[in-house]
Amino acid sequence: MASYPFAEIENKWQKYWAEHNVYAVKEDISKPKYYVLDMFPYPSGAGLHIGHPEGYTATDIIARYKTLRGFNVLHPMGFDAFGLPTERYSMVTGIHPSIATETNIDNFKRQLNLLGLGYDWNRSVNTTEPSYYKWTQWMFLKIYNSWYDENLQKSRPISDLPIPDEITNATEIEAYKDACRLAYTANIPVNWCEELGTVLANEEVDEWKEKGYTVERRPMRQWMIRITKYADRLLNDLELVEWPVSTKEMQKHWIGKSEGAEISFTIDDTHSVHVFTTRPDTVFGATYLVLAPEHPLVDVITIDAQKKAVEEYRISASMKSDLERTELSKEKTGVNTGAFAINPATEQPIQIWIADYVLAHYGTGAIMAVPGHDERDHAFATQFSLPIIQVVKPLDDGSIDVQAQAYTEYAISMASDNPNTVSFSGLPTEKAKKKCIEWLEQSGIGHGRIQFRLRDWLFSRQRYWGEPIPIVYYEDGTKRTLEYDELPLTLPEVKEYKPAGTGESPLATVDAWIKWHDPKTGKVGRLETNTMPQWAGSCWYYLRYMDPHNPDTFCDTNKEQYWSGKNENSGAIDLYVGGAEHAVLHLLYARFWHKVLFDHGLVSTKEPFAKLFHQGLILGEDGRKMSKSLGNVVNPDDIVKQYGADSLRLFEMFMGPLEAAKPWSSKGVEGVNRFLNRAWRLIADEDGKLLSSVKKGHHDSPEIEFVLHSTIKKVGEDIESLSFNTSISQMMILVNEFTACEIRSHESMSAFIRILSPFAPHICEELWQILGNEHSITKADWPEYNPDKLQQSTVEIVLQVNSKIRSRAIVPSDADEDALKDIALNDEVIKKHLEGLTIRKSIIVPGKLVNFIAN
RNA sequence: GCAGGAGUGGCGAAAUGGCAGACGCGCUGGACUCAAAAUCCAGUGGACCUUAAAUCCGUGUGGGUUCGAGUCCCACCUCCUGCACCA
Repeated sequence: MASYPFAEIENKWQKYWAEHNVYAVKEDISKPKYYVLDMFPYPSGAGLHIGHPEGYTATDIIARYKTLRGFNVLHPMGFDAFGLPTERYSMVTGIHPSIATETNIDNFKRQLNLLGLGYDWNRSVNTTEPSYYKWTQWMFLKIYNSWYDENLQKSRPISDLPIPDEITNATEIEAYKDACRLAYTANIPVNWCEELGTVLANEEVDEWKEKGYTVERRPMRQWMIRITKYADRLLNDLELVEWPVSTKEMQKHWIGKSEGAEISFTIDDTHSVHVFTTRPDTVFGATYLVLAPEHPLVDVITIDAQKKAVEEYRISASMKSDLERTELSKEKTGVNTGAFAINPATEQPIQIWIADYVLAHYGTGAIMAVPGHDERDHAFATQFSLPIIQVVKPLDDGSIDVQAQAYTEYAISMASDNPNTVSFSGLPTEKAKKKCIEWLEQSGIGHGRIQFRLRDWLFSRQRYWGEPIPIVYYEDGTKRTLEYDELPLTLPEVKEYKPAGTGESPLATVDAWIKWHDPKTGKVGRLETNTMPQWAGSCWYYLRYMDPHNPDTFCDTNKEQYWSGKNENSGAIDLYVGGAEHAVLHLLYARFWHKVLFDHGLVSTKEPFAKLFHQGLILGEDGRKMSKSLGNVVNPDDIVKQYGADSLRLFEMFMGPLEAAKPWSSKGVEGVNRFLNRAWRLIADEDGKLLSSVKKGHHDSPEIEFVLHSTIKKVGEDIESLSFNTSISQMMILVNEFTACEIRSHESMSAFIRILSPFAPHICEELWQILGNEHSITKADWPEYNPDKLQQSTVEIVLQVNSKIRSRAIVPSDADEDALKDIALNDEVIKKHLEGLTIRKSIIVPGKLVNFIAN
């Protein structure tokens, strides 16, 4: 028996959908909205891999299901097309990145259409289109022209910034504003490779180091975004969204809120070191200080005899990447500066060291070392024979040896008394902390402080293929942002896509860019040569889908409100599906961006993504990650050719839970293909005509009706919970049952095809037509199940003696406890097992079991 | 090390505290066929047993709660994912 003609059918319906614009989306306030979104793909030259259809099919099923249920569904697709791989391709081939991007996008679209995904391509976006990045630039300027009002806890226009009275001259006012802007420039260490004459992205560093190049950390002027101002809101608003616990945890950890104190340690009359600690209660145990090698005080305080050693250490530290710094420092390294500071609690002098286990960018870049109660400090103190003293003892007064091992528990302070300063021996850690902070604040030595692990966002890239930053610098030292009517600032043509060799982007080699004739001022200026990172365009694309062609605004307010659902304390997008690899950065940046827009009244919700789901990885047939070198890569095009898109879609959904990592199975695809063939044969004959055994008005047996209605119920519920694998199992049961029927009712087949259609849209369109329907199945209604049909007259229960199953009985489903007990007591097998025993207790669960406890 | 998640047949997996293994793959047998493929039907956790019935064992390990635990609690082991000197 031949397979159903999937190739012909899929081709036919894909054409039909395109020609009839079946998936066109319009705002329709008469209907409830549902916004389901896939994470923005990067259109790589390699095309779709087998993992793409997984998430895309899942959202497509949801979108089709919600549509049948009467929702107005937005399920768009577009391309995050700026980025390094394309730029590298252009460096090698000389082909303009926009050409390469276009080719790749066309190929992606072709492949996506082959899968039967119901996108309205008219709503597609592409971050590299000037009409799109115009708004990315506009939003960047919104951020640039904002400051964070700590009192109101929100961003406000820079024009509202109160300027302190003492600042009067124009240059100083400008400098003050610049210091408050949410986007600012700073000298930040980047990965600089002298031989390549370029800055490398973190992910490139290892690759080039392997090839023998040296990469060092060198400070360079970079654009930064003050995402740290939003740390608290990014943390707290996680409560508003329904996300996987693991992802929320990862974001919380990334933001990393710690409460503690900043304490000043005096060196001499003019210098002091500020440290951040989460354990101010252990200040009496601080026996030395450690500065990060990059700490600015190092130059000032190092004594002459140590200068050489300190300088050598600093150079070697700068040559290490962050990774090496942590890897190599299983054994702690460091150098004594020879300087001393006074411990403000004990009033005793303590040594000041530098060590690369102290990070320059966290806290104050300096720590008070408490080796008795911190493992890292303990390791360092042991290494360099520094004093270790105990200032915390266990709650139970048990004995511990801090010389051997740091004691890090929260317990009871001890040996923490100085009549001249402060005393808190005997206090539990929390109280000791509080008392210490009170003392620090009263005496002006320090204060309580909340520290975040989150760092400001490094926003500039020294690359060509990214959004230009629309700011111009004049020779007289002034600068201005481009105005609305000057956007977009489009990328100029360049001869070479290679970096300039100075650490600047290729734009620095373009005369028209660095000697830009400003039509507004008549001056000549240098346009910013840095471009934005790839994250920028993906921070707001979901908003553009709501109104993709609007030339006057990034998204019309009414449309934004309709598609966002107007619930301030929720997310705009009902369901967001994508890989867990974006659990931190993309999602954090997009949330931040959204919150800035929210503060400016440009969007109506606090969060972008109400519900988030990560699809699991599809592994090779051998259970390992798919990779070219392992030769276990499965190409979706091949599967579509061999079994059809419907089989591919169905199999990816059937493999297992959507969130789980699952190995591919070529036999498994055959299995679902077989299922589709069986479904086909329930309705159509070899010539694709309606079978005469499918009869209108035929009454299926109650058993068959039970299967049909429980399937309708289960499939609906399972789609809502994204349990596609079990809904497919249930439909397989249905097909198996109907296969055994000689006559099948037309109505049942019609219901079945509609619930299968979100999963396998092509074959269902065809069968829908064979069943005599004129319009596309996408315009049909989801069938309702009839609860009456789910009532069965009898049910099988188990009969137990002492909790062991001894027998079974078919009983009326409405039998009450007494009746069930009677039935059980009269069961021959149960009688035998109860012989000679006394029933102590009977447990009767109607519809399930009867259990006699007897001895 | 820290955080999150997962361990169930030969394999992918399913099970509101109530019949473990639905559904699919694979395998075995049968029907159809000259034959094969495809299709259809039946069987398929393990032990004991010629077979069947019956019985017993069985959800990573060890405890516990419960009439009853894959499911809840405690401890541990293994694997995956992320973070990792963040003071």
